[in-house]
Amino acid sequence: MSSRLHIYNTLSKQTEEFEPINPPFVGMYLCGPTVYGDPHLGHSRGAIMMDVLFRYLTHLRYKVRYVRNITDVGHLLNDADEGEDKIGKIAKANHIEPMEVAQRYTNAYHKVLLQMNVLPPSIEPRASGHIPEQIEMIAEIMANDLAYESNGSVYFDVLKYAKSGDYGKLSGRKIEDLLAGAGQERRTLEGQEEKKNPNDFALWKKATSEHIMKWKSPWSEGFPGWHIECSAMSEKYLGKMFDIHAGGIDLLFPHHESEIAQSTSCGCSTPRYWMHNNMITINGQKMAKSLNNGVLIEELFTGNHDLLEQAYSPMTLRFFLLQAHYRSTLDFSNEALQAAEKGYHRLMNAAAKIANLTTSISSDVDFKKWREKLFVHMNNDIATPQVIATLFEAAKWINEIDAKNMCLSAEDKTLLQETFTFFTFDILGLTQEKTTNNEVLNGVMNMVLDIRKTAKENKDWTTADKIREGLIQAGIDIMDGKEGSTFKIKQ
RNA sequence: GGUCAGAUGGCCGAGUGGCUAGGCACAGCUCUGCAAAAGCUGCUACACCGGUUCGAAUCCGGUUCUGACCUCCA
Repeated sequence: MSSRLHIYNTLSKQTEEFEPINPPFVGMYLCGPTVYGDPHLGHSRGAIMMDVLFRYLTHLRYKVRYVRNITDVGHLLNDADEGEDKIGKIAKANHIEPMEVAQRYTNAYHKVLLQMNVLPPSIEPRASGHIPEQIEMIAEIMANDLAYESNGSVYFDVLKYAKSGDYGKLSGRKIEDLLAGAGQERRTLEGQEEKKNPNDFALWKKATSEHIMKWKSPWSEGFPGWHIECSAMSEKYLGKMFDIHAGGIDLLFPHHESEIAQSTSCGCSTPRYWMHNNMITINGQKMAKSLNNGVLIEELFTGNHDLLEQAYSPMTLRFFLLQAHYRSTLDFSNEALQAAEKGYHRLMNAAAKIANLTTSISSDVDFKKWREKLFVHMNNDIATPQVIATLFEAAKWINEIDAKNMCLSAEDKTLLQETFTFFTFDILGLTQEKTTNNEVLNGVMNMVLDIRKTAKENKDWTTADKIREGLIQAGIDIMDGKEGSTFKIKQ
């Protein structure tokens, strides 16, 4: 299975070979965030998973169009707060425009993704900018008699669709089970009387008087339902049939199931491959805004959170996420993050050493085989943990070669350098975090280290240690080596 | 209640029936004025009970526990 890319398809529940519909073009869509709050750790996972895939597909010479949306039309808070949306609520509370709320959190999202070296998508459409497209799609679904209007709102007729279509094919849900479950545990929801069936979902909601985010439509002044934006925007930019649709596993139902229902009800095909990233857990429980156990990405970077023992850098987070496979849950803890931080530095140290390695006539290691292994792991459903493990194998060799315990041929050195760089930086998207590049600081440090050098030469350990201690307090580590001392700003 | 995933060494996490992933921690060593950093070496685990097999962490059945979805969520 190794020579070509395989990905796990939630639709078939199998790992399948990836074959684009129209090679060399590949269309992929990721359900982005609803921008009503600062991005938390969970948001980083899907973005990074797709970023690695985006990078890899691009390097495989595909012409990739990557669409990642921003949902800035607030979803309903819950059905009890009928007619009010999250973004609108925040806007009202702060006496600002809803778009100010959306913009603020969109900026925050972009900022942290940039820090984590996530490439921008090809297109980043906003739901609020595609209201006409959504209205058009709703009208088409109604024309196909799979949606109905009720009191100014439009609902998708799930029962009717289920008869002819294949509702539940993604999430494995059966309509009978849903109906059975509806009677027991389901909360009594307001507005249910407008629906023919409790499983029907809104395509368009009529706004109440206090609702501030609303648009005109043939049915009422209101706002689009939660699922329709993705159907409308993916069709607009990727066409009626595209390759990859991704998102968090918690969106599998009802969001993605509903998307399929809507799209196939107006002439679109179900996307070929569905990829779902698993959740980040905290003490074994899913991290979610609604559960109030979330850690913001910004908080992780600053260390400003009760659960955090220290700050963790953006690259530490990226590395931490890539060390687990995207389909596994990943448990958050200080211990795990500290392990990731050290592991990341070990990898970076090895990367920095390659260029200065001395070469011999032959090599002690089969680097071609090693290189093949990396591709095998990437092709195996983006197995980033194994890619990292394989890079660590090379890290050990690099250290051994550096210590003159192993040999490396000139030819293999080139191969090693290119391959290591390619996977570490180009594919996994890690970067060497700059510790210092400040001329003023360098000047000061050179002087301080020179004073300490003199002290050391005079065996004035008190002064030497005092300087070292003082610098540690200031956040700078001193490393004494054979060729003098160097310094490093602590992350 | 229904549906679906998991349970791996001190911790995090791979694992595609035979060839002990990897990282961190820990211990020893190298280096060092002492440290730190870095490097090397060591550390053979797979929830439980049955079964299939020459051989099972991996396949099958059962048990226990945990989680996700069924409601906004990445």
